[in-house]
Amino acid sequence: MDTLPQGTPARRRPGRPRKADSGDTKAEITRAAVRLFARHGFTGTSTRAIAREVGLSESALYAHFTSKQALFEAALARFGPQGSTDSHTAIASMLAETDPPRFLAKMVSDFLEHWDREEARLLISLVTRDGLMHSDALRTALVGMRAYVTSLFDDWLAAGWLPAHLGPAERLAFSFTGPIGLARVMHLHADATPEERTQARADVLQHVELFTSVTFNADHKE
Amino acid sequence: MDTLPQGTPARRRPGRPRKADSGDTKAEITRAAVRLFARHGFTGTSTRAIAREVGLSESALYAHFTSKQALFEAALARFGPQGSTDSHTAIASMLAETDPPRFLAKMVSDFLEHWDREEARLLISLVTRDGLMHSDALRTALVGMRAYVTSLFDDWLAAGWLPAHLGPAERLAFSFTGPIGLARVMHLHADATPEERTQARADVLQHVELFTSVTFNADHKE
DNA sequence: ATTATCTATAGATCTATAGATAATGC
DNA sequence: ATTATCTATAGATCTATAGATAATGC
Repeated sequence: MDTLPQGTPARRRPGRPRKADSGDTKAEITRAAVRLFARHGFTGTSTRAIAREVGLSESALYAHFTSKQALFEAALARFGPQGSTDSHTAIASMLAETDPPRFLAKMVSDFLEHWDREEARLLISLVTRDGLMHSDALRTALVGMRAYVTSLFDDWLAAGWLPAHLGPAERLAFSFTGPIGLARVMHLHADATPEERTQARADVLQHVELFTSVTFNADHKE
Repeated sequence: MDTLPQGTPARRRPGRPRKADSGDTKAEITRAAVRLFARHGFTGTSTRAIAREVGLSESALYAHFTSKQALFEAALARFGPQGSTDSHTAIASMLAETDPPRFLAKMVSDFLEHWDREEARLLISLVTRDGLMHSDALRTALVGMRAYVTSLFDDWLAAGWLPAHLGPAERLAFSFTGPIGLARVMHLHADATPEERTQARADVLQHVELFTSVTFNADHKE
C-alpha cells in the first residue's frame, strides 16, 4: 500500500548519474521552485518539497544552491520582470508617427501576449505571495511602463495628435496604464482560468479603444 | 545584558490577571496578528511571535483561538473588506442626479479616505502576502465596486449625461475603476510612505477629473 | 580527481496540548 | 467553579551539513 504521491519522480540512484540520464538539474530545480513558491509562498515552500518535486534529496539541492534564499533569488532572476520594451521594432516605431491609436493597440496587445505566457503569470503569482508586490522590482517595472507611455504621449501632444487641454502626459499615462496594470495583476496569474484570462485581455483591448477614441483628435493633419 | 527586544511587553504574571489589568486580550491578539501576518505572511508568522507581541505565552493564545488558522480567519473577518458602499447618503444621491462628475469625485475621495486608514492598508498588505490577492473575497470586493459604478453609468447613459457612442456602461466602468484599483493595491498598503500615499491619492483624483472631462456631455440639459 | 547524487543527522523552530496557578464572581 | 494565564514539553517539521557512493572525463 505504499503508493507514492502523484507526480513524484522516482528517487535517483546514489552516485553520479549516467551520462544518458543527466539533464539540466539546476534549471529543473529552478522551474520547480518557481511553481511551488508561486503557489505556497517562500516560507510555505520547504526545500524538501522542492527536492521531492525534482526527485532529488534535499542535500543535492544544496550542491546547486547555497541556501533556500539563493534558490529563491535565482528563481526570481530567471523568471523575473524582463525589461520587455523591445517591442520597439522599426515597423512599430513608424506606426507611432503615422497612427498612434493603432500603435497603442498593437503595443498593448503585444504586452498582453507576453504577460499571458506561463512564465509571466508565475511571476505575478510569486510577487503577490511574498510581499514582493510592493518591492522595488515590481514598482520599477510598472513605473517603467508608465514612463515609456508618458514619453509617447509627450511626443503626440507636441505633434498635435492629442489636444493640449487634456493636461500633462503623466496624467494621461496614469489613466491609460491603470486598467492595464490592474488587469495583469488581478487576472493574469498562474491559477487564472483560460476564460478569466480571455476576458481580461478583451477588457483591456476595449479600454485601449475607448481611451484613444475619447482622447485623440479625429481630424489630425500632419 | 539581558535587554528585551524593543516593543516587547513584559510577561504577564501567572494566574488570572487582576481586574484592573484585564483588557480585551482577544482583540489585542487579533490586532497584533494582523500586523504580523501583513508584514511576514501566514507561514512567515509564528504563533510564538504573535504571543510575544501581546506579552502572552503561546498557550494562552490557544485559550482564545483553537488554531493558528482560526486566528488568521478571525483577523481577516475583523479587518476584512467591509462592504463600504454606504457612502450613499441622501445628499450624495441627489448629487448623482444633478451633477454626476461632482458625485464621482466625491465618491472616489470618500473611498480614498477609507482606504488610506491603517486598517484598510493592513488588509491590502495581508492580501498581497498570502495569495488572497486572487481569492474570491478580494475579487468580489473589486468586482462589487465595478458593478456599482456600472449601474451609475447605466443611469447616466439613459439620462443623456453620457453620450451613447461611448459604448456599454461596463466598458466605461472598467476604464474608470482600473487606475483607482491599481493605485489602491500598489500604493495604499501598510508600508507605504506618507508621500507615496499622498501622491497616489492625488493621481487618482486627477484621473477622475480627466475621465469625466472627456466622457460627460458638457452641454447636458435636464 | 571531480562531479552529482545519496543517507543520516544536528540543531533550530513550530504548532498544539497537559497540567499547574492565581484571580474572579457567585 | 470558572476564567485567564503560566511552565514544560511532545511530536512534527525545517534548513543545512558531514561523509559515503558511483559515475564521468582526463
